[in-house]
Amino acid sequence: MPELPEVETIARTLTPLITNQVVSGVSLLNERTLEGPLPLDLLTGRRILGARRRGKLLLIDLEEQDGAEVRGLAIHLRMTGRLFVFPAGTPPGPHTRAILDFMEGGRLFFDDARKFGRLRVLSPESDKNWAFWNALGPEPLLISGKGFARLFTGRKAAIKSLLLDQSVIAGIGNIYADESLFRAGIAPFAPADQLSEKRLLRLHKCLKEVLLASIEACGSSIRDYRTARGDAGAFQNSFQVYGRGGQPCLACGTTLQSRRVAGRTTVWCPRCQGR
DNA sequence: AGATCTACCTGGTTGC
DNA sequence: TGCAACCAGGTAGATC
Repeated sequence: MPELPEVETIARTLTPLITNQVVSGVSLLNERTLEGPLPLDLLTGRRILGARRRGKLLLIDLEEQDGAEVRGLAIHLRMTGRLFVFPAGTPPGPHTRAILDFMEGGRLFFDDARKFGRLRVLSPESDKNWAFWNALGPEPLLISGKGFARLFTGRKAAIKSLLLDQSVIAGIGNIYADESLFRAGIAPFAPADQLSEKRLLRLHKCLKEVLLASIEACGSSIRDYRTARGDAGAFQNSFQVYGRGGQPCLACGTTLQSRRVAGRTTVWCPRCQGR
């Protein structure tokens, strides 16, 4: 499941493969993969500057062009989306949903087995109506500790459901929510407004540490995620709680508990994450 | 405000 | 071995 570290890794590995490429054509193999009001072929003829990340969104920036409103392409990989660059003439695979062809001959493939992923052509005008984009919360690696703590004042919801809420803070999914809460010693169902500033500062520190360590390891590969070079990440080997329900806590040996919090499978240590 | 449920999807795993 | 049931999970939308 591509979350912040996985999308960051894809942006970094994709950028050298697409920078300065000029789009010569587009193919949309699954209609529902494209969202928003603008058609994909508005990208044709445009030069790519690079790829970057905002939250879990991968953004492909285009060189400015006189008279052209379109400034880029946003890609949300959701659960099973993948991006690869293949040589000219490579045929689509069974899960290929869209292709950008380049003048120099390469093809950027968007593959997505589950069809949850979305592409959206960006322009300043149409972006005004993109609710998800406009509501997106701050970046956890850029916000200050105090700013992070303030996000939760007056919020009675479980801390985990707020970490997952992209309008509160951007880029965190089920893996890094559970892993950061474990490292901070905070129970996932703790009401956010009952956590002291000190504990929220610690959560922010642990969250940044786990995100940076995962980026360092090129992300976590559960099954589908790959970098734009096709490599698996390695951070799944460093999970303390995710996917380990019923197994002993690596810190204290207590059996890790598993239950649904905020609609997601949640694993925590009842001893290390006491309150 | 917040919790919970359903829909969207399909490949992989589990259980009988 | 075959097949049905279940599970993974980000987001939108509905309901209480």
